[in-house]
Amino acid sequence: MDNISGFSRTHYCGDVRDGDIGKTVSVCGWVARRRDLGQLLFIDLRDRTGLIQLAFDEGTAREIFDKAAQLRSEFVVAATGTLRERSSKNPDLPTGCVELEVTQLRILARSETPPFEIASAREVNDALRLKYRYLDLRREEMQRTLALRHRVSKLARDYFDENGFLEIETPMLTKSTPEGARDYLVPSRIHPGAFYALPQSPQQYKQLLMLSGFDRYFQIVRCFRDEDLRADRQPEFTQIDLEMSFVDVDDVIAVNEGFLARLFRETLGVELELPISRMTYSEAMSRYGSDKPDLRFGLELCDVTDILPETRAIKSPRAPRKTLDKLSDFSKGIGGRGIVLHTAKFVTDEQRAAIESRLGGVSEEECIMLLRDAPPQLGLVRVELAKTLGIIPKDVYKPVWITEFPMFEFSEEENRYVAMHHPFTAPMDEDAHLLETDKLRCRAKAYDIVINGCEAGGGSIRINTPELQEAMFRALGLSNEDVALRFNHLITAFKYGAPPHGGLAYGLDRLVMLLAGAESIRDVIAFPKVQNASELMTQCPDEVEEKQLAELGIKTIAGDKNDFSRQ
RNA sequence: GGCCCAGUAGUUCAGUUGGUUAGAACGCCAGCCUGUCACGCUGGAGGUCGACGGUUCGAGCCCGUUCUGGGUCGCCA
Repeated sequence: MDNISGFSRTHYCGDVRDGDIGKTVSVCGWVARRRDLGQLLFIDLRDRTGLIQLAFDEGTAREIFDKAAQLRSEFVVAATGTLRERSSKNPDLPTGCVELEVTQLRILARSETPPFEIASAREVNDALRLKYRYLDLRREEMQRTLALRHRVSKLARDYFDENGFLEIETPMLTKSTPEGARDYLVPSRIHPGAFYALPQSPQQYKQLLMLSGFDRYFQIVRCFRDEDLRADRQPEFTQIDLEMSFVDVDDVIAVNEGFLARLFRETLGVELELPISRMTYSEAMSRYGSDKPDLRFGLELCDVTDILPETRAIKSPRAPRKTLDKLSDFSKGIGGRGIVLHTAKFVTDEQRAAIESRLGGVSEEECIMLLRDAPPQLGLVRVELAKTLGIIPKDVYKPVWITEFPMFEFSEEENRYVAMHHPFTAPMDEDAHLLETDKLRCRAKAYDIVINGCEAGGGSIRINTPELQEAMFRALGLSNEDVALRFNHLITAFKYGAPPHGGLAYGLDRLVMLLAGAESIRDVIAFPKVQNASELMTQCPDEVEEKQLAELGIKTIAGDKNDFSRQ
């Protein structure tokens, strides 16, 4: 084994070019591939920029050639030599016209045979990838995705800085709030029996920063929610969080359209059409059966409940019987009621004609599907249909603002109204009087940015008076006691002059997913959790020592490690 | 908590109706090879068919339980 002493890298592997021919070049990296032809040996050396071919031949000193012959996959190597033109070029590589005629070779680290091939394009099982995440991250695709993620962060910092936003950090150890997602809790050593909560979002802190006069704030910030995972949901995730003072809905939207346009231009070279279209929540639900409609394809829902009870119709390209059956099964699998064609037996000729005419006629190449589902099943079936038909265009981005969300929805589980967005969201001016009288008709100054059916971000104009905030808490059924206990700081703060303000938060992970075309949020996070919220590499969460627990005032009941009690 | 999918060599997979010694490709090891670039050729090693139990003369295959991973509903203000 050799050391790095005295070695100085002159180039990254992927950065050498024809113009460097004749120069003395020093590179380092990992052995990606070895091609041993006997008296001739080639090594593809890899770093984060790409590959360069190291050549060992009759001109190579015996000692160096023998050392090169020992190299295996993923050995760490530093090489110095003369860059020369290749006698036969590889048009598939940016460095394919040159190679390094090695005059000095150092083996800096050996490697066992990796558990999966780094260089292969072959799909490897998720669990194995995550157990050896550090190896998985060597793969070109992961390197590219995390580099893209960096560029998205940098673009956000640049854009919001240029537009007068200050990045201000807010605490990670915060107060638990009863509304919203389940909190991750952190026990306090100094206050036995008391807990911090990790932030679900910096919501209250950023509102207080507006009250403090910072006017425009942003932060790229980790957030935590102790809820079950999904393909686009992790227990810890990153928001691009921002807040502005003296604004209404259009002001927040305008600033963010600028950001999105720049983001798509500078990462993908895609020009978003501005202004981004807007759709009310109620329109989205009735036309697409979802509050995050994918506008890359049609297949709009048509209300025919006056012709057939509880029924929506979709005009679709004609699909084989098998496709329809599979889609119907899909509907039932998500709690829906299945799908039939409008030519089904139970539909009368009269109803059939009425449905066809409502949908503007039906040609030989089309069919009309009847769905007796409600949202969200309706929307899910629509998307599944589009996937099955293969009509979702690639490399197309259809953003839309969804606006005028309801302030409230009724929670059967809690038997009360809960805030659809969060309890700091302001009602629309014309609906403010409905706060106490007609909650379900009361709409909010809330907006989501939805891109290709993905909720990329959301925000609202906030309540900024103590009176309205208290009325909102009352409307949610919180007792004066609860409010005093949990939100006293906010109510008090609002008594000292809170400017009108509002903001938005993007899911950074989801933005990167969209831009990278990733199917899983795990593919845009360096060290993600798996579905049961554990991490396969470090095996956390894990048990801790009794001593640590004792210091926190937590002890296990003898004999049962899983049984905890507070002292 | 519910539902669905997957688990066979280091990796990705095939494995017929339950029937002899479980295969392929890549990777790995060894030998040969002076212009390869997914190098080539020859040979070799490598398997608790996720685990446990059951049915059967006989189980990779059928049944049950369970573990792991994925998707999803609930949940995610």
